[in-house]
Formats: sequence, C-alpha cells, structure tokens
Amino acid sequence: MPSKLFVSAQEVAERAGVSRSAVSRTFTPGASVSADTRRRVLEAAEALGYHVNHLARGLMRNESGIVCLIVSDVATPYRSALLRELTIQLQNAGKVAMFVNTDRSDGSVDRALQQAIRYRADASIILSGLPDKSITQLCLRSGQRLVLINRDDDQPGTLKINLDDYESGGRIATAFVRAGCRTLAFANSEARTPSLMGRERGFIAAAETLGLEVVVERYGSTGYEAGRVLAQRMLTRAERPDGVFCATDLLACGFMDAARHQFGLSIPDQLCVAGFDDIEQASWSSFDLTTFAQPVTAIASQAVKWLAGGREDEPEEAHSITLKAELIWRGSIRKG
Amino acid sequence: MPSKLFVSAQEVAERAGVSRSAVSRTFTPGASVSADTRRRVLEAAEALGYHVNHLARGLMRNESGIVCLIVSDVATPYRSALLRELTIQLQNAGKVAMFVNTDRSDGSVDRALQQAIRYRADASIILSGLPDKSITQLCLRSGQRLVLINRDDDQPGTLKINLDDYESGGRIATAFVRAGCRTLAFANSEARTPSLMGRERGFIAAAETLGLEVVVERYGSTGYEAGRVLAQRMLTRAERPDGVFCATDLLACGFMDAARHQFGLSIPDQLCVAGFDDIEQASWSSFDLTTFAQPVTAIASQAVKWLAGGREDEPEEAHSITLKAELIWRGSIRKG
DNA sequence: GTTCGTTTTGCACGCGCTTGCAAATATGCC
DNA sequence: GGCATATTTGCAAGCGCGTGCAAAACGAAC
Repeated sequence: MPSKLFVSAQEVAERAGVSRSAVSRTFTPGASVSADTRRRVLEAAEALGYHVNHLARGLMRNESGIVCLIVSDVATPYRSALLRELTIQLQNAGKVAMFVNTDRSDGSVDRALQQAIRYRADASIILSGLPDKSITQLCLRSGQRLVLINRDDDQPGTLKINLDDYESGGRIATAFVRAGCRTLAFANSEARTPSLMGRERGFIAAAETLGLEVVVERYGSTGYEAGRVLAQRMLTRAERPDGVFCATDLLACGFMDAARHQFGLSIPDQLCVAGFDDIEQASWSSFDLTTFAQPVTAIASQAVKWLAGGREDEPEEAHSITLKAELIWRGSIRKG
Repeated sequence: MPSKLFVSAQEVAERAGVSRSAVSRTFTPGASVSADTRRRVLEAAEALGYHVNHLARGLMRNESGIVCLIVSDVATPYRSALLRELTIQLQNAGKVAMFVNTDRSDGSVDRALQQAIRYRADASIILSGLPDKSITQLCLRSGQRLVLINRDDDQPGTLKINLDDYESGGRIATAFVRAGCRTLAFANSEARTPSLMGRERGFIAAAETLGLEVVVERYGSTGYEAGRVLAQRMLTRAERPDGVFCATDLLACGFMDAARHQFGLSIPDQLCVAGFDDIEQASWSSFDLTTFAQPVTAIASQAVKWLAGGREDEPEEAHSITLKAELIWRGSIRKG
C-alpha cells in the first residue's frame, strides 16, 4: 500500500504560518480570507505542489463532482462522438467524468450504477441498456441525478432525452417517394430499442400514407456486418427494393458496400439509401450518405444543464426532452 | 446542496444490531467477522441499499481505486478502440476509469494531471500530448503511477509503451517493392509525434536500402480530410507515386477516396496503399486496406498489469515496453 | 469448572477536508 | 481615543470509513 505522500492542507498551513482553515478557505470560492493570507497560502501551495483532495472535500460537501457515464460499445462512431461531447461539456461545468463500460449481460447496467453510488457520483448518464427500477430508485433516493439518453423508460425524477425518431422515419419516406422509389425497405437491427423501433414505425406509417408498402428485415446488431447481411437478404428478393432506410449509419455503410461490391448496384441510380446518426464516415466520398444527424452537442448540453443546474427546482417532475434530428442531404438519394 | 441521503455504515450497523466496525469488516476482504454477523450485516445492507463509500475508503486506505485516462480526440476510431479496451481491463482489475479530455492548448495535459491528483488517482494513463516534467515529477512523488502510451519521453518511474514503428515502416517498404511499385511515397500528418516520425524514418531507410527514393508530404492532422489533401498534392506530381504508405488508416481512407473518386485511379492496380492502426473501417470492402494492427489488447493489458500489479518491485527503474504491430494483409496492395 | 489459546467484537482514533461559532483583529465614524 | 460594526481567524466538530488494541466471547482440553 502506498504511504501518505500527497501533500495535505496541514503542511501548507504550517509553511504559510496560518491555520488549516485558512488554507481550506483559500480554495473555497466565496469564503472569507484576507488578500494577504490568501497570497501566502497560494505561494506555499504552489511551492509544495498542493492540490485539494476532492475525495475528502466530497465527503464534507456531500458532492463529489463526479458524473458517471454508463455506456456500452464505446468504440462505435456515434457513441464515441457523444461521449466526447459529454466529457467536454462536463469538464467545462466543473465536473469530472467517470466511465463505466457495460456489456449486454444481465445486471451489467445495475452494477455500473452501483459503482456510481459507491463513488457518490452526483449524477449518472445512461447511454446504453436499461437499469432495474429498484436501483434507479435507490439512486434517486440517494440524491443522485439520472439522465437517460435515447432510453424509453418512465422513471419519475429522471431526465429523458430522446429524438423525434418517428417523425424522422416519416420525413425520409417522403424523400424516397420524391426520388421516385417504388419499393421501400427498412433495414433494422434485431435489438428493438425504442429509438430503432420508432424510426421503423414512423417510416412504415408514412409509406402507407403515401400508398407504399415497406419490407422490413431485422438482423444482428447495429453494425457494419449486420448491414452486409441485411443487404444480402433484401437484394436477393424477387421484388428488389430501390429505397432502403437503414436504422443506423453503420448498417447503411455495410448495406451500401454489399450492394455495390457484391451486387454491382449503382447508388443512387439503382438504389437509394439513407441512414441515421451522421457519423463521420457518412460524409466520406465512398458513402456520401444522406442521413439524420444526432444533435450530440445539444444532447450533451441539455444533459449537463440539468445535472449541474438548479438543485431544487422541480425534483419530482419527470422531465422529458425531445430533440430534432436534422436531415443531412447527400448523394445517396436521387434528387427529386 | 444535496442533504445527506446516502445510507451510511452507521445505519446498517444499527439495523443489524452490531457495531459499525462489524459493518466495515464485512466489506473488507480478509477481515475477521463471524459468519453470523456477516449475514446479518449483509441482510441489513441489502435492505437499506447500502454501498461502501469509496471516497471515504480511499481517504483511509490511501488508495482511491481511480485511474485517470488522459486523451484527446476520443471520437477517433483508434483512440476509442484503445479506450474501450483500457476501461474494460481496468474494470476487471477492480479499478474505475476517470476520464479527462484534452485539447491541443498549452497546459491542457498538465491540467488533466492536476485533476488526477485532486481525485487522488492511483495512476494516470496518458494517450495524448506530453505533460510538463514538473508535474509528472509531482505525480510520481505523490505515489501515482504513470503510463505513457506512444509518447516518447524519458521520465524515470513511468511505464512507456511503444510500438515498433520504425520496423513496421521497413516491412511495408519491402511489401511495396515486392508488389512492383517503383515510386514510393509517405503521407504524413504535420503533427510530428514520435510514432508517426518513426514510421516515416523506417520506411525511408528501408526504401533507400532497396534502392528507391521516397517522396514525403506532411499536412494537417491524422484524419480523413488531411488524407484527401495529401492525395491531391501527391497525385498531381510529375512523377506520380504508385506505392503510398499513409501514417494512419484515417489518412489512408481519405487518400484512397480522393485517388479513386477524384483521380479515377484503381487500387491496387494503379496505386498501392497501406495504412496504420487497423481501425474497423480498414476492413470495410470500400477500403480493404492493408495495414498494421495496433495491439490494443496487449497495450491495455500491459498498462493495467503495471499499475494494478506489484507495488514495491522496481519503483525507480524506467520501464519501457515495445510491442509489435502485426501486418494485416488485405487488398490495397498487389500480391507480389 | 478451570485454564489457556483462538476468534470475534467494540472502542476510539485518524484520514483530509469544510464550516459554524466565537474570539481576535481591522475598519469607520464621531 | 472610544465605540460600534464588519471582517478575518482559529478552534473544534464531524463527514464515512478502516484498523490497532484490548476486552469479551468462544472453544477445546483437562
């Protein structure tokens, strides 16, 4: 076990010739310290390399400054982009991000939240999976703030941030029809999360209104490989679709690659494709994918505002925010 | 300010009808508690939703369990893959990852390390940038472990993990020559980090040995857009290169896209390309890129082993580990 | 039942910090 | 200078926990 090596406020106090309280107050904004002692304390602290122990401070203040991010598949483009935005904005708000990786196993998210409790995180942001009700209750009861992003669960006291998935599905259906597509299809993962299903339902509903039926295929995860498989399944059908909405950009990339390289199809002439997320690769000229942009900056700022912001406002009321996904028009759909 | 809401060991003790020490000991592996009291404590803890306060525990044990990850550009494929591996392995080792995002501004890494000190992190892993010597000194003096990944700095007491960049450059030069390439080029970022420069120097040296000269161009960051610009510069030269080693996969993707879609070149027939990192996109059929795989799993496990492992072994000795990047052969280079 | 050795248990202290309170010091005004 | 008021300062308590130490409980052997 490492011995006590970090320099403490005590040592700074001795060197500066003041009391330990004075040191503490110097590093507490708004506390009452004279300019002179403050200067002496700062000098001593600088010389000794003193930094306030946030563990101890958190103990006293009952506020650790830690925010726990709970995520799976962090290596995925959309996830890592959101994570980046979140950590940056948390830092700007004076918080620090703690990171817990989850997998698909049972109770993985619950264990992550327990970790958040152990470190007395001020808040947790859940990007993947859905925790058990009992444990979110415990979090809330413990005064922890909870943000659920793209999760659909009714937990009073939490902040839910969602997109207009259903409407987006509708908008892209219209775009396909305008481009002259006759046979629409929806390529989905079998994960059946609320956001994915929202896109699917919105797409189907709008297509029906426009007098078209939609072929739906669901397979695997939301990644590139699944997109390839979905293309193989869909493009070998008797009636080959000519307008495909993929539930995510990664699916779309896989789909396009298979369509072009295995089936020799030309996009957008013979096949129109759209995705969702606007990951960086969507803008690459190999894909040039029309897609919906996740408003990651807005998502992050809403989340951070809620959890860093006012303490007492409306603690009981279930907050829910719906943000708009912007349609980014590129070359994978013919101009109407 | 939130009031005290988290349940404490005291409350558990009262409910279980034992002393607070008994509670503490129940959650301390190897401590002396009878089976009976342990059971009663666990029951009470479960009922109350008690979780040990790691902030307070860290204070006592002088070991927070926190490991600080210092990264910039986390949304980048290679970075997020490494991050994923690190967080997973840290979790398995019973540590928790704290995340600090840096930018390119001066002192950004230093501020990140200060954050690590404030939270009394047991260790910090630096993936980007290079901290000031004075602050790494402070970290080490405070008993913090330091891991530098792909940074080249001589800091005694830290663990450095690097790749055989120079040798990789040599290996790929040989491959190009075997594929019949006559005009070699190296597409680099202007970041001039040790790893990037190592690849460049190794490539040039090997090419010279093989009797070929190398055109070097450096521009921008290590991303896709820079790759496009580099392609524009290189492919308009009087003597157009037919074998290009790009310092990263993202550069290679941009380079290939520009080569194909702007210059109408066919890969690998008219142009051979290689990259470095083996990001997921390298395996996509649009790129099918021959590249070197970063051994992210090995990097992470070495890092975690060092910082979680033995405390007293060789604290002074500067450790340095060089791992081998495996050449992943795909279709962007002709078979020799 | 007594003795001795072995757990088990509770007490009390301290980790590094914040903060209410009262004493000490500075400031303003006549 | 004298007084009232405002500011600064140190003391001490306490945040939730781990742990050394001695007392208590237990178990075995006679």
